[in-house]
Amino acid sequence: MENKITRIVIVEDNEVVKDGFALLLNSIEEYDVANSYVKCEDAIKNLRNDQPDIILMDLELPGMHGIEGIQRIKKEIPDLNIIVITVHEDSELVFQALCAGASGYITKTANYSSLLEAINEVKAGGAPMSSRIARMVVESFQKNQDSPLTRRETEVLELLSKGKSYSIISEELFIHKETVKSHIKNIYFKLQVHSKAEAIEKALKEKLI
Amino acid sequence: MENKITRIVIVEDNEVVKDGFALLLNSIEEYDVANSYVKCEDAIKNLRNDQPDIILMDLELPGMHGIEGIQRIKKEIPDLNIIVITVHEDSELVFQALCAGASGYITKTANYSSLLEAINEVKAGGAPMSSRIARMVVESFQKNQDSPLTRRETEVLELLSKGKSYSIISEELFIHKETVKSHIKNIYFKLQVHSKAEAIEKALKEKLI
DNA sequence: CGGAATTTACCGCAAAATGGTGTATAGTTA
DNA sequence: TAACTATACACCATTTTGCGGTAAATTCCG
Repeated sequence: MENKITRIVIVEDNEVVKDGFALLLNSIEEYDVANSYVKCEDAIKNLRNDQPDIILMDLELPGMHGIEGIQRIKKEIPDLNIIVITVHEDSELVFQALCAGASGYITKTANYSSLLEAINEVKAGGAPMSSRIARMVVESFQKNQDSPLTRRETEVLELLSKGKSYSIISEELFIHKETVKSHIKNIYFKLQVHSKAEAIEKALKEKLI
Repeated sequence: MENKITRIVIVEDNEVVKDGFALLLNSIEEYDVANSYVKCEDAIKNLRNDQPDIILMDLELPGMHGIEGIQRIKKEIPDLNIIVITVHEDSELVFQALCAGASGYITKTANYSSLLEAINEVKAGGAPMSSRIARMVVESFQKNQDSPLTRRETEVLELLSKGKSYSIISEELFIHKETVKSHIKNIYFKLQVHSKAEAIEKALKEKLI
């Protein structure tokens, strides 16, 4: 399986970068740049023909945005690995790309060797990310350490955010429904809100749940 | 700032591994293993004294579990970076560790050089992860590509999962409240559920939202 | 040990939300 | 063209929600 050549497609609107990548990758025996495009519409059109194993793509492209492109490509060939290579380190964009199906996200500050590393990592079943991206991703998991809510209140709010009613919550926590109401009353007071939706919104924003 | 020595604390119940790490790190000029422990209770007790910049820790420890340990340590010193080094690749555990505040998660199959790399990466503001862990983390973001729900239905369900009422959803989507009800009716039918909570639960489990 | 915080529990009430029935039309896409 | 999608409306019984108040038991921390 080591002698199989990895077919790569590049989607990048900066011609210099695009051709640079292609030249670099083609200079390595085990890689073959099947094709390279400036617009992802074109890349999508030729997917079946190019049969890439990996796609390297920028996000800010003329025409269809890279995020949308990732979605369409993954819909067509779910197992295809897409590595985003872009200058943007905006968290919204990163998460959108990952949600859309990107397998990795590295920033263009990366040098050539880390680009090659990324490709190898994806081939090995990993998910290459530049350090700062990885940190952003990890931090997205971490809850606010000093929440104003108690353990029980957090628990109640979590269930509330899953759409559970007071009755269901009381059943799941083995407490009286009225107790749930008390907790929610206190949650609302602490968060200074007056409804479920406001509470959940605030809790999500402040990473309390 | 390069001449500052990085103080490291190790928490690892396998004495051989613990002392091996300590020996290795101490042999490098810029690192100083302030202390090493078998139980995280002891590590926590001496936090203020040891003043570590980075903690390397195993998760399966005698006494307090590593996850709990991470929580307590982060509560006391939020800026302290904790790198988990363990054999377990169980996704539940990984996410728990990251949620609890770990900055990185590498598996013990890692060789010494990748351990050093991890420490440097954390120092540089990154989040070291072994490839497979990174892949797990990335995949946790990705939605089910072939959802039975339409774009609009997904949108409605997403708002519903944020605790919004039909009225609020209708306002936010600039559609009639009754239209929202129709969408929800269809969502319930497609997911074979009969309530908000069930729909959200199923949608979360199947990564439809 | 003692006070503070947390968790538990109860009542009543009016407004709002929900879920189950229907029906129906314009637009889009396969 | 046919199927799907998004839109919109009506009726109705039941449940949920948010607000007001009160208070005991438990746990935690200094």
